[in-house]
Amino acid sequence: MREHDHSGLLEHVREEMPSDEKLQELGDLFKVFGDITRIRIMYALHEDEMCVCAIAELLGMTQSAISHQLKTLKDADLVAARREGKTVYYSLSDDHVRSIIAQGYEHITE
Amino acid sequence: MREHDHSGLLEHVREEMPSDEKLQELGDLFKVFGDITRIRIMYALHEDEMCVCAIAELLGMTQSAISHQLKTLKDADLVAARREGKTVYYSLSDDHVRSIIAQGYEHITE
DNA sequence: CGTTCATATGAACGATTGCTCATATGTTCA
DNA sequence: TGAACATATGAGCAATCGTTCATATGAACG
Repeated sequence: MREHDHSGLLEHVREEMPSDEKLQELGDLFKVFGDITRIRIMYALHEDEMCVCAIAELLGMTQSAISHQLKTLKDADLVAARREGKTVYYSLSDDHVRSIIAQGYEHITE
Repeated sequence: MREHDHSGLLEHVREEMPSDEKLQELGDLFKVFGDITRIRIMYALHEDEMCVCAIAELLGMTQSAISHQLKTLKDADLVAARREGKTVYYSLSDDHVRSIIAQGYEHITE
């Protein structure tokens, strides 16, 4: 399968393309959104902060599973943690989370 | 680890939460964005349609690899295909793609 | 201190993912 | 029809992912 010619187009597109590093970061970010448990957690935190065991109870899942996922979300700067005694409260870290989910929701409900 | 009480909060959050089906769809959608090759393809199609072999050449990847990923993108309604003779041209199917990527990009470059 | 509650984390295991390779389908043209 | 080109697709395999289980850390309180 020898390719036909598109030399002109390619050079132009190449200029518009962000760096590999940025693209990788972008992919890694969306990967975090690509799991139903993490989506559920983000929806749970949509209105207010919550502690780990409340989220676990809400979703009917293990504390451990939730904690692992919260770590993933935190590493991606999607949630922030605040400690109060024994309890750790998590909240959405900024409005990008809400925007991204909202855009996705629009797409699937069109 | 017996949990402490949060009966009030949980009921409220449960009402705001979309159905499992919607959440799964949402997760599946973002999963598609969660791969650098597919991100690259969407960026390539950002301005104009392209045929499969042009994308393959642009990204320095196999025609087969690109074709598989285009199928994934098409199944998620993120790209549309148009045939012209032997060639198949792909393009972004709507502006949600651009919006979602733009929001993600904002998040990582804050 | 030691106990209890809340959370975090490492190892392990099944499930999913993205690529490659081989091959099939579809289109044009001689 | 048959050859050449463009694309699609199925099987297989290494790598990654999400959970579980066991255990560790950390804070409050007697």
